[in-house]
Amino acid sequence: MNDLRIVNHQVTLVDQVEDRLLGYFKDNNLGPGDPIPKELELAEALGVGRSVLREALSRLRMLGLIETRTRRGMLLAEPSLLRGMKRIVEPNMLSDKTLFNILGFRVALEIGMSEMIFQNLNKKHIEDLEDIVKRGVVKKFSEYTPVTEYEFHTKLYEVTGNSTIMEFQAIIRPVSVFLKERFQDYFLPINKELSKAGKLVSHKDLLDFLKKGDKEGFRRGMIDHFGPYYSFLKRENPFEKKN
Amino acid sequence: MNDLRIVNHQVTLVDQVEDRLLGYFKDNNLGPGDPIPKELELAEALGVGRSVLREALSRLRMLGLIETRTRRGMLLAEPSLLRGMKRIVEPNMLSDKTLFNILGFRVALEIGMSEMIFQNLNKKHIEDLEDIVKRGVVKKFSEYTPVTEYEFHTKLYEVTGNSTIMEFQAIIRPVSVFLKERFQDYFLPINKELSKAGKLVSHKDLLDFLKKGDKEGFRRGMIDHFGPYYSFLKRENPFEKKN
DNA sequence: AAATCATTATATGTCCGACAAATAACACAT
DNA sequence: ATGTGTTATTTGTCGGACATATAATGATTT
Repeated sequence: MNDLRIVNHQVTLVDQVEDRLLGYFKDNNLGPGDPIPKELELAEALGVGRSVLREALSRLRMLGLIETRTRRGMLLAEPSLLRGMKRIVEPNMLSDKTLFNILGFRVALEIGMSEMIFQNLNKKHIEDLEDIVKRGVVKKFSEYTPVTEYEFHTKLYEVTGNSTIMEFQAIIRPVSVFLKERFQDYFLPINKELSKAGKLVSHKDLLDFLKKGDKEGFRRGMIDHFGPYYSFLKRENPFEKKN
Repeated sequence: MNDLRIVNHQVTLVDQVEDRLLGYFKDNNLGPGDPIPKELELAEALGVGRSVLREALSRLRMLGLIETRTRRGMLLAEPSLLRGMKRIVEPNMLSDKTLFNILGFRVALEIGMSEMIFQNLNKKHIEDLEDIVKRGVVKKFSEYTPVTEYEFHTKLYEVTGNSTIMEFQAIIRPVSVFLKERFQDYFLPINKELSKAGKLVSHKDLLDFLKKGDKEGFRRGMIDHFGPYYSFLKRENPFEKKN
């Protein structure tokens, strides 16, 4: 705890202290459950005022990395992977590019889950999905209501049994909804056309693939289901000429 | 029944202020570039001391949501989606379950990217990948060195043109490395066996699929390439009996 | 002696006032 | 009009004070 002292005053002290603390935890192999020195001692060791230290601690507390109890001191805890992200996924705050990236992220993730879905799928899941499909509300041109979309896809995520993936999708879902709404001039005609041509992959189609155990069919179905998103992203990002 | 006890009797003021600020930004449709009131005004309006307000602001500053310049006041800025996550992805800090979830997340994402990869792939990408494969260092039993693994897969991510996905993979990569190392007793024999049986999908194999434009082959190849991870995760998570 | 209750000491939560540092805005000189 | 210096304002940092909760200790009761 002696080699923590701050010298450089370029970046704000709080930023540096935050860094130092993380480094301190790492270097000392501290993990969830381990106690850390009290505020006054840390401030002293870092050579900063208590307010600066507290701002840094506050940041780490937000991420769930630190838990504090009055009089009992501070403990490290397992941080929440996505708590930071959760606060800022807000269409108003993010650039179009980021929103498109998030949409692409979601599509890739959901398609990539197929393998896991087939690995974990059981009867209960099928029943639940059947129920969702049965209750599902369809607007014109085979378009689902947001709630129906939400239920079906959330269930698919659930089948993976991966709570991190589930948490992630719950956080970024508003982005898909937002984009679909904002660019409905693009999506509606496409859906209309696909629907007329009978090429639209419905939730029921996907469920049938699952029931038959048709992995490849399911994956192709998912890709088609997301087809409008793919073409949308391609259109919005026409010149990907990095490097 | 002892750990039901409520310890944190009150949500701290800082937590509440953080929430209020986010709500304020949202309700007023504020976005990147918009100025926000100065500290003293905010503290006054919120009815809290400046230090409490500053702790909350510090959290948002960490996420990149707020930029401040002395005397010029504070501006909203586009936050970084993953900056919060970046700080806490540290194997020592995360439970095994979370680490496994992250690995599964990565595998799903990387497989799901296939479609995007084929959409964006150009000659330059192929050349780069060929170069990486050519220079690649292989240890015994066809196992790649971490650097080679890193270069190849990073390049694949790059082809997607999705900077959010790229940033994400860069952050969580240490987890794969860590798990592979920690559970080498599991992975090494499997790789050895696959290698002997000639069933191991190499980077070169994957590249060949890309060159031939064989989308399905590439996807199957990726799944096989990640086969050991799949079986590992299945073993580590044998009873997924939620709901 | 064991259990219960009251007191004390201590760590975090919050407030406040002060000053430093940076710089936008203004005033002034050429 | 341009350049220069001064002033005012805003964030960054410090330190002290008190509130609150509670672990530790000691006192009281049975």
